[in-house]
Amino acid sequence: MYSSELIKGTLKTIILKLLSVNDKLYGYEITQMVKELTGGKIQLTEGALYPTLHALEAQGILSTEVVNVGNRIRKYYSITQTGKKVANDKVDEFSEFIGTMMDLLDLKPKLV
Amino acid sequence: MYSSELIKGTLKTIILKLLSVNDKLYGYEITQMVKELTGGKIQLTEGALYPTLHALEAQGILSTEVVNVGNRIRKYYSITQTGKKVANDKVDEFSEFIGTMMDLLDLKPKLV
DNA sequence: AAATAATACATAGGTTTCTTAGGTATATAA
DNA sequence: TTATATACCTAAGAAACCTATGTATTATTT
Repeated sequence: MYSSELIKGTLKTIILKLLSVNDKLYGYEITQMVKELTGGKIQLTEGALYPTLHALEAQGILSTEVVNVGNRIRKYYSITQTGKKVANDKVDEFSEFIGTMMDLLDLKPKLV
Repeated sequence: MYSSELIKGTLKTIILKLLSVNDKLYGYEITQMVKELTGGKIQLTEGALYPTLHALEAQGILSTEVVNVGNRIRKYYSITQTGKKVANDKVDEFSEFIGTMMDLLDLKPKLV
């Protein structure tokens, strides 16, 4: 787990990226996906996630669809056309930011 | 300029790294150095910098030396022995974090 | 000479973003 | 039947930062 300090400011970018490559996802699913994809190194808290999802929906970046699964509801989020641009911009900006920070901190690119 | 959202959480890391490779720096000098090294893409605000420097000093991570330059004071910060460990840890953590985020966002390492 | 910009420090108040903690409810495993 | 997992949500507070402001000296421009 990374110190929460670092993760700050990346939540929206993560959500938007995941919804760019997945047709639709519901909140809980996003937390599990991030946990799995990062080997537990990033764990989103629901207290941060849900308000952010609501805000993104209010901004027209995400749209929702409520589905009944048995007796339980599940709220699927999808990215809108507007949202796709925002997602690309966010990811691009973060990518550039990483480059700048690597220069500044004198970090070498990790060879895969 | 990057959105301030992104820069959040990296301020301490930047300060500590710069003071790891420079014997001593004063606050204003740090802002100028970061501005220059990043081509203006990262600009530290004084309202964020000074309180952070004070906090790092209070934690024994930095030590200070006040110098008179003409009629003006200049407060030099140096990294302590303890601080060097903290600096390494911070940079290492950030480096790992970058790796995780690049995987998650499906970013390719930039070829230099 | 006067006005502006740059240097150099600092803090107070507000905003954003996240954490902690709690709440509701169903389904499954021990 | 008790705990864990699934699945949603919010309120209160903390943390980190920005904006604005203040003080003061030095350099540059007009």
